[in-house]
Amino acid sequence: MPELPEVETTLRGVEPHLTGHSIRAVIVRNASLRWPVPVEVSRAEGLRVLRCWRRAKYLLIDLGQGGLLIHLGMSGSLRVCNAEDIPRKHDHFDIVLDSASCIRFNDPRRFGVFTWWDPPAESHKLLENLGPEPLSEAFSGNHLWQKSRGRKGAVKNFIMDGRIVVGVGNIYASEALYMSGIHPARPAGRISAARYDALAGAISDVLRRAIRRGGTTLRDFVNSDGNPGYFAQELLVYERAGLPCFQCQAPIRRKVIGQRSSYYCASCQR
DNA sequence: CCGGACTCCTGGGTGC
DNA sequence: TGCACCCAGGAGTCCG
Repeated sequence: MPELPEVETTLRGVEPHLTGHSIRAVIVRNASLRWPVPVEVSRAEGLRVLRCWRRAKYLLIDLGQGGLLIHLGMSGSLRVCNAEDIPRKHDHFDIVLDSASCIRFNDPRRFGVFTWWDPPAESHKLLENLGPEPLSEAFSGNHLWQKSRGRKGAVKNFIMDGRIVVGVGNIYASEALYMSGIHPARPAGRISAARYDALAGAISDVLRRAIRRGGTTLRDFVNSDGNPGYFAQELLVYERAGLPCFQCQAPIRRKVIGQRSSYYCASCQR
């Protein structure tokens, strides 16, 4: 569910409640997430949060001697609540702070991740092979062009590969390809450097705009206050199959590429 | 190395 | 109201 803008929105919501506070307790109600939640997460108890940040779609909490790692999976969300609030269905774990506020993780599909990392964080198995952040200097059209030479797979799968660039999920991949006029099924190795410049620009542009709107809520994404994001209103192709293209009026098409629904305009995207 | 299929899980929507 | 079926925003792993 959550892509980079939704994870960033979540980070901005929970960060002020965490940084500078000590963790009073970690309560795991259901350890059966994507991987079993390890007992090491209780090492967080009694430690002070030095900082929180995001790498790809992972949220990281620095406790000085390592820390906690959270991934929202497809249906996860974090909410700020009071420690004594009654847990709802699918509320799998709590991080209770000395302020008595509580960061509570809800995840119906249980594809989320909650684990401990030992320093340095970037050497963690889940983080070590990740590509550049799409909103950083390290990301560019040239980077995409270099990495794509010789690749025959669809460009949509290519930009969704976290080893190439992180944080681009199914929604924003479709949006960025539409914005740059590139057909999602085009082989990645058969796109010019100039077109990759346009694509890289579209990726960072759509992600920045989505962050400004608090992310995209299609079905159930909520931020740490329990509110939805508002970028869905600005989507140009995603879930618009059969509706007219905003540029040429041709019907937007839906096609499965790499087992995922892709939306595009067959006349604007080549 | 690359690309594609499969996998984990629950719930919402649809059509009969 | 019930039920079968399809679909879903992620991403690691396995296999050819």
